[in-house]
Amino acid sequence: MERGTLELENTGPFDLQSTVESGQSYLWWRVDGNDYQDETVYGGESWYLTTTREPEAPAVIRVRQHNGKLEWESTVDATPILKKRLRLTDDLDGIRAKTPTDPLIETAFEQYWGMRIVRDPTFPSLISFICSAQMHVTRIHEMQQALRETYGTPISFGDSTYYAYPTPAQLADATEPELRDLSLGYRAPYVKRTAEMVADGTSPETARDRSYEEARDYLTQFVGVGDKVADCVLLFALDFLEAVPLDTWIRKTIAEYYPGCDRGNYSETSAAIRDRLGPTFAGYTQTYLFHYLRHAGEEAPKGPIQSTK
DNA sequence: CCCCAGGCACCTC
DNA sequence: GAGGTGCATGGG
Repeated sequence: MERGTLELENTGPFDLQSTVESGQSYLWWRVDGNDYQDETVYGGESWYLTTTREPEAPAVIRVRQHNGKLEWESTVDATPILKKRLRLTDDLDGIRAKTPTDPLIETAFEQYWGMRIVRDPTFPSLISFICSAQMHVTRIHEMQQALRETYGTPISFGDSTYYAYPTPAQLADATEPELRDLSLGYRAPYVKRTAEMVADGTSPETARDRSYEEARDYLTQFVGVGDKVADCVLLFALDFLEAVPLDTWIRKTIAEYYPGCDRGNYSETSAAIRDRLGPTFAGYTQTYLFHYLRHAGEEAPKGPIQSTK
């Protein structure tokens, strides 16, 4: 067992809770087992666990944010892993300075300032977003836990055993009926076939070598991956901070607040909203808007938003 | 009983 | 390429 602290003085604003609970990642979970979206503990001093295969062996990390720093316990030195996975080297102030402003964007940034994009490992990100199609957030989480506990490599940590996210080979060995038994429903064959493709050498990672739109097309070759899931993997794993996943919520957001960006089909609407939210960091802006609007309820403004810059 | 959940594959045309 | 359908599962 190793322990350490990661000072946040020089990283700029950071909010662990909103970062890992804003629907970007299904690969973190809360130690106390409280419901992922339980408002009553929102802002509390909760702990989180994740397993990872970086930098080499599977590892467990427990971390919380306390007194302006991250306090962690792990089977390995967690500091470099946390810096990477939580994008602590992103210049958040610089990103915001380059983002077009309007009243809605300003409110979203202010409300959750410090939230960062996650940088999840690529294969787990791919599989978890395949599972996310037409599914409630809490159940997507449960599916990932089930996959981990059924197929992942066990890691002992403290008094407990945890499980790393399954590798492509481990998941490719799963059978479709087994996956259906884990409540994956019609996503079961998608997960298996994509795991087989990756295990056989088709690398989602090489999307990095392409331009954004070509990378998105490249990822849709995986079974169960359309434009939306591809955008999630690009944004939350592969460092394409311009990606804006057009899910039902963002589509509603566009129709309500940025109707001029609604071009009827995915690729043109995507281009328009990326331009509107700031071509380089549209994914950051999208994540703030998404998180804010999902929690705003009746507080949310109505009608089209005028640009103030 | 209905409807829906951060869509996608597959089939038409 | 655009437009419709079926799809598993659990919760409201």
